[in-house]
Amino acid sequence: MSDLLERLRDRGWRLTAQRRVVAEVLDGDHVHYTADEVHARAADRLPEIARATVYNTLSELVALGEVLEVSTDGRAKRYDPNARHTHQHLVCSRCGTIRDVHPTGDPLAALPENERYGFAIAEATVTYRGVCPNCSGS
Amino acid sequence: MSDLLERLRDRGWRLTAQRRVVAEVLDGDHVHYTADEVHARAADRLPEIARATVYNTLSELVALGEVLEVSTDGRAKRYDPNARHTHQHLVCSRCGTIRDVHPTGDPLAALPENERYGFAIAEATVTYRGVCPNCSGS
DNA sequence: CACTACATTGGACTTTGTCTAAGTCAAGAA
DNA sequence: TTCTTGACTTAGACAAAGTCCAATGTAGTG
Repeated sequence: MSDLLERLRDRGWRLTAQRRVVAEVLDGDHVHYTADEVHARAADRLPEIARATVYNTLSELVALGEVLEVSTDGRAKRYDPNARHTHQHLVCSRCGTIRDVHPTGDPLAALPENERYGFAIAEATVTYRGVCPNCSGS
Repeated sequence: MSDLLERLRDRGWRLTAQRRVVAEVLDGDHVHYTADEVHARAADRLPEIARATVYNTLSELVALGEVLEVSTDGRAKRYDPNARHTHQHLVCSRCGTIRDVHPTGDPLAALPENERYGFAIAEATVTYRGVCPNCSGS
């Protein structure tokens, strides 16, 4: 993802300091941050960055298909920089951490025509929930 | 679900007018209401019912396994009275309405052992997203 | 019927996110 | 290089969804 900024500029994205730090935060560790976590980390480098800017930038990255939005349960949305390969998520029901996983097969194929109720189905997401090794010990 | 109240009383659930109307709202149509929709419908029959009571009651019904909580994207959680048969959900990405669907196969089986990272996986939920016939027309 | 533990109430509060008006600035033009 | 301009950013108000709490009410037991 090191050429993310380049790809975006090629697509006419105006490059600002704020957008750069947000992209760098996502690029750094391969973790799934919430918007506020992204904001906190971006503010380490650019203290005056506004929350609204982080939200705007994240939405744009999602719209551009560079980042995925993952919402688990009622908690804050998390942002997944690994939008290149399709994958699903494994969520710890205690601590909320997320791991990317790659199940076999296509869940879309498992939904028979007579169960589609006329919807134009665009995607199927699978969420596995369980207790991670870290949390099961305690 | 007509004997829901009876089942709950047998399990030591204290039966109040508020809890009764909440249960009746869920029992009525087989729709997936948000907490506020449940509150509005409950208030038709019991005008002084508090929002907090509806939230409390819904949480208890979920904890007791009588109702499922479905959270799609950043929207309000919806409550699914059909907790008896396992099923998945089809969500309209415009209006947010939900339909129960029954895909073939077991998504848990699609996750290889080496992708489980030591988690004790308890469940797999599949969410299909698309535009419903109602929204695609306009 | 009285008692008491549990349920309900209303309103303040929190979290997550959106909106807006005014100011700022990146990038192309001259 | 400097100018121009429309897109970007900011701070703070606002909104939606949900939680918390102290005071009050009540279901069910004995």
